[in-house]
Amino acid sequence: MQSKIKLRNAGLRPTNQRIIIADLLFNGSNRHFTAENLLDEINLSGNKMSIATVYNCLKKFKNVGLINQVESVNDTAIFDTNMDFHHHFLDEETGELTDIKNNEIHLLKLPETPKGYINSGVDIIIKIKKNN
Amino acid sequence: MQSKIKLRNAGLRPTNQRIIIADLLFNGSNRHFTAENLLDEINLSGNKMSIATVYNCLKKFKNVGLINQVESVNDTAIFDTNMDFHHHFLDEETGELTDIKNNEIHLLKLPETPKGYINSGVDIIIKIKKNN
DNA sequence: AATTTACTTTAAAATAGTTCTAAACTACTT
DNA sequence: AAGTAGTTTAGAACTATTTTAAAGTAAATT
Repeated sequence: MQSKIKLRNAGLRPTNQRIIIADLLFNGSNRHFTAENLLDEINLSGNKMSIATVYNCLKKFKNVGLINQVESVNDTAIFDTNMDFHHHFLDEETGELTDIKNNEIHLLKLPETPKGYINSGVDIIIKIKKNN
Repeated sequence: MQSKIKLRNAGLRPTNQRIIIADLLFNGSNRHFTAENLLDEINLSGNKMSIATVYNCLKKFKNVGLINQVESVNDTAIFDTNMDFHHHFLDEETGELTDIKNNEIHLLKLPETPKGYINSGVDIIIKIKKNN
């Protein structure tokens, strides 16, 4: 029941549905997932929920900074519970994402942020392909 | 009529539709665009084409390396005629992309590509937001 | 040049992912 | 306990993209 507190701290009303999702997502290990993936897990866990609720919830979680949405050419939104500064390998064929640990990559020089704007994040995606 | 040669060199049959699109895209200045953007331009130029043809054509152009598709959380595919190694600012609110010149950014250390894979490209996206 | 073959284009239908709607429900406030 | 504001829901709607299958066109073969 730590999820309830987590949600409240984030400024979200801790509804049953949000608690179910938070319990699944914030259980210690990070992951990438789509809305459909998550709904499957919710169902497997013995709970039920409308897909619209899953989308609503993920949007809220994203807005308050509990999860990230990953940049990707994929036609399906991919979310990430890993909020540490980190980057991804993207398998171009399958769409699968893998974390790159932050110490494996080193960005030396960043361009100046355009006038009137603030930098709100950096995503590095290394596209990969099976080599045969 | 350089487009015809360009298409042939790329291994694509130079159909009327592909020539119209190539004439618009490869006129010297680089740009970001969506399939709908491009169709509008085609129409403005006095030509007509099915949106399916635009999509087919962009997919082919992408496969043969004439254009790139940019990674983006946007629900609309964004293409880029700039094939030089370069990166992007992404305005999170409008979805607008701006090029970062390659000498403005410096990636010092790259992670090892996973076993059995080859690296097929690196995309760096710096997300920005209007600061007020 | 005519015929054949393979590839391409097209409009329309289909699909996939996501958002919207509006009624029912629930958490929080008074 | 009652009120209110935010949330959930099923289903409809929407948007971007892909598929379908028939008609058209470029290239290869005769």
